[in-house]
Amino acid sequence: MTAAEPKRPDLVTITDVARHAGVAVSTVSYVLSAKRAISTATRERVLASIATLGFQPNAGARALASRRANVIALVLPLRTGMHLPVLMQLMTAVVTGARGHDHDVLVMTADEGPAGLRRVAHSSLVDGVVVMDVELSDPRVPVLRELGRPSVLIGFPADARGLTCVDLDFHGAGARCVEELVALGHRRLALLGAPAVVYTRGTGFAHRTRAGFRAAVATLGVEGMARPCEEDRESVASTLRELFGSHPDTTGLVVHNEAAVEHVMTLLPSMGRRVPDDVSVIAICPDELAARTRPALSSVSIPAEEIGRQAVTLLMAKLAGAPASDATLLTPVLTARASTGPPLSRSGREGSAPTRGS
Amino acid sequence: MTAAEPKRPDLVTITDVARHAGVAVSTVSYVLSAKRAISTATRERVLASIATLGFQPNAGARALASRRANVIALVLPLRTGMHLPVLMQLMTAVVTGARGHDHDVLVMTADEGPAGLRRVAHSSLVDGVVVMDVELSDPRVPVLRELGRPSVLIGFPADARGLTCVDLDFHGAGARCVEELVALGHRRLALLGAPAVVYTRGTGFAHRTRAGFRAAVATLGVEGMARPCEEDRESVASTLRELFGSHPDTTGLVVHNEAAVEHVMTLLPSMGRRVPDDVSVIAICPDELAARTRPALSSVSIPAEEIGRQAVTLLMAKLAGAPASDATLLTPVLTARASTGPPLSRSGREGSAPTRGS
DNA sequence: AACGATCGTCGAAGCGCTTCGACCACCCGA
DNA sequence: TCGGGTGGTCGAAGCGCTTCGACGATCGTT
Repeated sequence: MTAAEPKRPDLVTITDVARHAGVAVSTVSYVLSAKRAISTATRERVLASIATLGFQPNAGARALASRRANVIALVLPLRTGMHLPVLMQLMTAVVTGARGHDHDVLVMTADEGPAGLRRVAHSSLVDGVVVMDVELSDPRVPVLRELGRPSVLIGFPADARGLTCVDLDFHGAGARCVEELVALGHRRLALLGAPAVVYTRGTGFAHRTRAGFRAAVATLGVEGMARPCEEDRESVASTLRELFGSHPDTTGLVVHNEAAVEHVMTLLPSMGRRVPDDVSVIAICPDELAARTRPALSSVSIPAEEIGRQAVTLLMAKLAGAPASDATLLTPVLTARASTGPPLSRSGREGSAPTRGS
Repeated sequence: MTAAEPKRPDLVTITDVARHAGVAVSTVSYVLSAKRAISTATRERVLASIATLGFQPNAGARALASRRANVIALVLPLRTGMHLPVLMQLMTAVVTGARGHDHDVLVMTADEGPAGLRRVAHSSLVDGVVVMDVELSDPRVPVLRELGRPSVLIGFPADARGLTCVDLDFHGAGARCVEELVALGHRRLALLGAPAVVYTRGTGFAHRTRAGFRAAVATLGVEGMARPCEEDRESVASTLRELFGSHPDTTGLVVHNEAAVEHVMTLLPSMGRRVPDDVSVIAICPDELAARTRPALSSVSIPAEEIGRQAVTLLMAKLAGAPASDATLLTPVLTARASTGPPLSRSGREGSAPTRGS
């Protein structure tokens, strides 16, 4: 026991490993990074020492020397207009994805805002940023432009020039639902959307779905109305009453409101509209949700996991110096389940000739 | 333009600041850390230079030199038996709390498990750890013991010796609900709990609530049964049917299942049991949820924010070298709203004399 | 047989910050 | 008036890692 004991009992450094393996510190480093050729014999020996000593490279030192923290920031949504399960899946996918690329994830609440982004970026705490649930006019967007660090947005701001964005093609999703219903023979459709505040706040996905819905309705020459809808059962009920009250001959319903989905499915029968006999319903929501209603819902799934994974992949590419690809829109996939079918030719519960309201 | 331009255009270092302010690097450091006295004049000058140059200390260098990363890890739950809104509030509170102590938060998915904890701890990526939703026999707990870094658990493992844990006193909460109902005059109670899997998995809060419920029922000499309950409307309905089928004279219901809360409130009337006239209901759930049902629910709130804040406070204390306080149980607070009242002396829908079953 | 190319390894110079010891003024009390 | 504080500042030594240049040794070529 003369000298060479580690100062901190359980903090093994690369120097300890080098000494133990009888090589230079740099050699250990190269074994770890594989940036230079190392003979198999030496590599084995070093690896063995690392294992027996339980060496973990010090993150701070590594970041300092390599100018890479191997950490990315994940910025949480400003408010929770987003369906929480989707948010969690997204987050999990981002974290898992990042780990797959040997990165960790630092979370920031949106209320830290632009200043927070600057802080973590300029302090080199993180190498890049993923921003969730971007809104049409998002205060964080300009900051990202001037940040000097790669970033990926989940969602689309109004002006996405020069930014890398990923999202489900909600416009396409809205349209896809309409096409499906029209193909089945429905001629009067309705979109039951997100709570009103989500539209006024300018959350992209709500707007884009509605736009896609309307565009497809116009293109295909059918009737369609869109209504926002709050999330509690009572509001869903009254929205449905209003919908079918003003247009009793509505036979196709698109639901883009996760919280309302189950209510819609349980309320419709109690209003005398069977699914799918009297009204076909398609939801835009996660598959799990769609699969567990009764009857199971035909739906365009929200591939949260896929989006999160993509976001990370894109960010990693940018970190590696790849040119920034701009917009990644995931193709909506519609899964037909038991809630859709051709309209039984009658409207409401009596009469048999199609009646068009107003 | 001779030499002294920063190598990386927008990366300002402490050396730049020192030069700009005409002081030594160490002086700048001491201005920032206040660990030595600095004259007001100098401080002002340095601060001004920092502001004009937009200096942000490099996180890696700081961590390396000070042996403090100023980052804590937040470990997400193993599975999602936890109500997501609560989880999000918790997370937000932890992040906000940490920021308040000048720390950032690194998230880890639970599936990284013990190995992940070792990794971030030994690499000095984080200074301490907060683990969410700890289960009775949690594989992460032994690791925390040997980790050599401060940690705080949200929830209680079976053996909490030597660990710092925070949680709502769920045992007390279960008991509190019983006491309230009994004080109102109810004599046959029921607990509608979490999904069965949550109990079998050994999630502490579910068990503790049930234990508290049973203990209070026994102590107060009333009748009470506890039933697990799945989260979809259909299951809630059948659980309720079973409950009232076997014991029609049940007049007090405790609901400890966030997802079931709204269903219970809409299903009971449709089963011919008005709230609170025929049955009093108390939920153990977040206040927002309780407040927006109709009638508004009397409830023991789940103070997610408070728990998160406490967890951070405790962790910071440990980081500062304070002795580890062990168990922090938050006192359950019951808010009486419109869903509780004295039992109207009749059972079921006919008869008027109090009838006591079995 | 002599000569560039590798290949494999080492030593040393930082990365940007914190912190310790030193040092110089002062100021106060004796 | 002198000595001991003490307040304010500086210089330099790391923290643990990456990376660059150097340097033998080993090869395949002519």
